[in-house]
Amino acid sequence: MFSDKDRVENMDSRIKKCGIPDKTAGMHDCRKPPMVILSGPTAVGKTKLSIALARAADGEIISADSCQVYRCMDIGSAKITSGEMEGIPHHMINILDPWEEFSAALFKEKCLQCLSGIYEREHIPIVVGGTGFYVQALLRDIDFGSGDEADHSETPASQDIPGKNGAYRAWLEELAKQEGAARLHSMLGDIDPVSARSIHQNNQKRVIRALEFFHLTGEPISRHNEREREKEPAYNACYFVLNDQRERIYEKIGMRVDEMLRQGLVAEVERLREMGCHRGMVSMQGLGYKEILAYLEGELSLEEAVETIKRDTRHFAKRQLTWFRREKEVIWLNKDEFEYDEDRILKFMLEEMRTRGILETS
RNA sequence: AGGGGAAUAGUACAAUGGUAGUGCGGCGGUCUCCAAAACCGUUGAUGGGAGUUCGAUCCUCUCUUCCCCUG
Repeated sequence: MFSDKDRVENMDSRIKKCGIPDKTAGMHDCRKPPMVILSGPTAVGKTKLSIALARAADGEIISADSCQVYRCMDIGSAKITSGEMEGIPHHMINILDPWEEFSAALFKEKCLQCLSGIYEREHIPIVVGGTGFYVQALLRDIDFGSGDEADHSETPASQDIPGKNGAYRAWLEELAKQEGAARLHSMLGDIDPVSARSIHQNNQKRVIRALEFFHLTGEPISRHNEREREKEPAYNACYFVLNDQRERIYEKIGMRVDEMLRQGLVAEVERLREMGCHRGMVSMQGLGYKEILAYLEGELSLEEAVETIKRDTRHFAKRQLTWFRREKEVIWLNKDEFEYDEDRILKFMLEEMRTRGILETS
């Protein structure tokens, strides 16, 4: 597999090109591998900008998107087409079948493999996508506490996600169903009172993960998280967040969903259903998919499904923005401040990258 | 024009002669292995005027607006 040590060694050639002394320290450390991140709420226009950026900076794109990793989910995930890629290499797109499970931990693992290749080619990795958690997992090199040294690289079944104990999880889920959320929450209180205080008892997913973590490692997840939270970014990164006025984003979401329908979202989901996809799958929890599945099963009218997609996508965009506000090192790109001029945005981004020694000053 | 009905938060609907509720939306937040997921918090209304009453969103009158029926 791929250790951190390997990655750092692969960096050497790249690092030599970073001539700028480290004045600012910490975040802009040129000894760290370079990385550009372009994120932002859904439908702001990340994809389009990313191509121009990759061109200008001689980069390769890594998609940080929890739906675009899946094959056969093109329209609903607003996946870039091969034509739109304009020859720029894209990673982390179409790497899984829809019935496979995916997670932030897996994302990070797979990204590390992509990164080594990109650095070998002396290209700049440009992480593009709206899944803030994935970006964070990569940027901070979060350890998800797999705990075991077993060689899982050969395991064919993706169910065997390291650090995830399926049987124990299932048992907890069953227990919650039988005895209620409060029961699990009080179990958590016994082993990890700190987590119990910060996780609401209704948030069963997280209560279960905290219990599972303790079960697997013998350590309270709160202590683990505290340690992880202190980590500095593992890369010399420019973390851009493209943003626009809220009403504009909402308006674009509505138009984009209508466009997806015109392009055949219903047919796409029908095809997935014929392949055996159902709502229990991680992939089918994606916006646009779960609602159209509900329509196909007669639970919603098409009109209701469409309105629900639009509404939930607006909610999603709002949550994304909440996430980015919390990330300290974000460089905001408010489109209105650039008068909606993409060239100006691009110029600004390149300048920021030079300041941090990610691009050579020219 | 005549007759009838209705006006409560952005919206849909409750309720009571004495602190006006709920869903949806809007806004804010949490997040370290399902994150396009899951969860939490918060905002905001009785159409205008007059009367009865200790007190009116509720009862009465009037104005305004909307809906239905007749012509």
